[in-house]
Amino acid sequence: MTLGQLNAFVLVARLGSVTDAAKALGVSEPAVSQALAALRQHHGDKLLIKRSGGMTLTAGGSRLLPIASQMVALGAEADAAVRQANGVAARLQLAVTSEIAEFVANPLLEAFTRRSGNAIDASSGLARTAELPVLITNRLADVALGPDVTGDAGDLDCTPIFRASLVVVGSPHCRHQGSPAHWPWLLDPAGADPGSDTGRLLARLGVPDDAIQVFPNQTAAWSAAASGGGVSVALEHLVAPQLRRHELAVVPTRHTPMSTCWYVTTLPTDRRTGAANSLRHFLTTPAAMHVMRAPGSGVPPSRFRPPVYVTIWS
Amino acid sequence: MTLGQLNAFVLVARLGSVTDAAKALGVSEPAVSQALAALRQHHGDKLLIKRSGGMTLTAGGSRLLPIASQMVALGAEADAAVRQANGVAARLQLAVTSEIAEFVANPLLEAFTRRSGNAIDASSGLARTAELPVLITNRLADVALGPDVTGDAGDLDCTPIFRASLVVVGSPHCRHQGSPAHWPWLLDPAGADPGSDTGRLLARLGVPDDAIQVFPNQTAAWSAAASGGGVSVALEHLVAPQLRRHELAVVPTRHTPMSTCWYVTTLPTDRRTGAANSLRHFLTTPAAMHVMRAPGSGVPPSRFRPPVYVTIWS
DNA sequence: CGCTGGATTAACCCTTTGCTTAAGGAGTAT
DNA sequence: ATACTCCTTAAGCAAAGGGTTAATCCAGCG
Repeated sequence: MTLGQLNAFVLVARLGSVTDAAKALGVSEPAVSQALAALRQHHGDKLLIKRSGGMTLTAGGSRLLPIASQMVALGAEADAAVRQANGVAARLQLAVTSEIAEFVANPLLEAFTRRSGNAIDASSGLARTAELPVLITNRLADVALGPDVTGDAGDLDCTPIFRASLVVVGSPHCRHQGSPAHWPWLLDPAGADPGSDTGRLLARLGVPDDAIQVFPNQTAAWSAAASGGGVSVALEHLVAPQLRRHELAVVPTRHTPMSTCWYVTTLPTDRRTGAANSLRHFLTTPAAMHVMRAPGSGVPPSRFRPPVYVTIWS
Repeated sequence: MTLGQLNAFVLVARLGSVTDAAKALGVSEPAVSQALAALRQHHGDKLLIKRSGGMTLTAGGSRLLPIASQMVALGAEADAAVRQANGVAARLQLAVTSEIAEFVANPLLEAFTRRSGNAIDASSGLARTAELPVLITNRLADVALGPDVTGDAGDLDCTPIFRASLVVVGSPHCRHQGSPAHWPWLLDPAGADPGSDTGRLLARLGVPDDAIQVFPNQTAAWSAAASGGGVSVALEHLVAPQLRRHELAVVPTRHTPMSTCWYVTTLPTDRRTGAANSLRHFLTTPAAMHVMRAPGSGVPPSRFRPPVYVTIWS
């Protein structure tokens, strides 16, 4: 399976015709057909079958197409990326968990970029807790911000940087009685991540999966909880505005308030990039503390980065 | 540039040593070194340089690594995807804009999957308005849900399915005076997407970029607006809970309420998959209307799908 | 039936990949 | 300085990629 074969496959699938694909590639028709044959043999699937109205995808082919398409696109991107690398700002990739992504990642990187005099081009990506150490050890991220991951992978530098308090919140107009295990829990994606602080709290309280509803983000989950649909989980300082406006109230439980801590994880000193060092250092400064404590606002459109990289499906 | 070469490069970068990479691949040391040499020549960049403590990445190499890594991972995934394709549920990929992703995509697909008797495995991905027609024509998505895209690309089937009313909202305790162009606008990512309904409204009102702050999602933007930091934009029926609780109030402007419409976009009938047809039909049913009108709640953890596919950076 | 457009197969060629072993440098540690 | 480790280069070889032209198959159609 080579990139050339994948490219031929993608073109045939998109154009619906071997002939057209051959024209587009500037090669003869059999060349394309042969590339297709090689792919078919490799995968043991016809991938594309001839039909009136053009070549149509088999089940296997339709799974392969988005993957192949992305591989081809990345191949082109690789050239451009290396070519542009020189004389351009250093790049830094930060991996964060969903809670951090929602509130602090963007303002934090915004502040960091400004402080570095735009010499570092930082971007963040969202991952589940278990993936953080993998991303770091594989050098797919330079810095990770999230729960403690020592033990998951040796040889990583994982130090605490920020303490916070995890609380359960609910509508101030509702009483929550009985065992917390039976309350309806309205949570952000961290509720589906057993390694997150939220996940650990749920485990301690013995909350079963069918008592949990997952929302796309924390603010939405809080808003649903404010409507009286159930309880939610929040870092106390992040939910402060909602508490102040009495949209939500803290609900005490056997295990909350629970003290938690964010950790910064990187490779050990000798294998770390300079940009990673800078961010690591920045995270200990009062300016960074301030952002984490009161992340506050959004960012200007020019600086806005979607919290995750959206290419195309896998 | 072949996948084998990229794989060798990735392994050397991760393990920090040609020797270890060769061991991991079960080949001789020069084999890896040669693959590396080919890549270096192709890109005109050393990519990895020898240093005490292992091979370290050049600027170009560090750009290439995540791309190469993803390509290698996708290569492995391709095999698995095709192999698993037979006897398994049909897959459908839905592309949506950020507003829809936040509120309706998950409940809608949840309802659709249930109604299809789990015979269709649907997932959604987030894209900007301008990307929707591209995703459809390239068969990277089967169905798109968002603003009207006729004209952007010929030969697509784009029909209206849902009418709604776009309003401006702000804290009920604040007065908003003067020209709307000078108010602070607190928006979700659609505020950075000129093709979205929100983007079009901002253009009509003449709101400059520096009056806009972008939040990671609409609920967060509304929450910030409720704190009195500015105004936000919302579909009236989606912000209804906040209006009912008097956290927010509608702010009239010259161009709002503005009537908008969601469109469903697919390939023309003869090139459409069966699953795409099913979803297209489902979207016109009262059940789907109900979900779009009152998307309401979250989904169970087992069904939760992050709104975008998060692999690794590009 | 026979024609025709389009996909495939066959036969053949050259280039590249990818692997080997052997030898050469370059840096580090003892 | 010497030995050691590790990356690189050189030379050679089998296999696969990727291209061509010519022949073949196959469905739709007059």
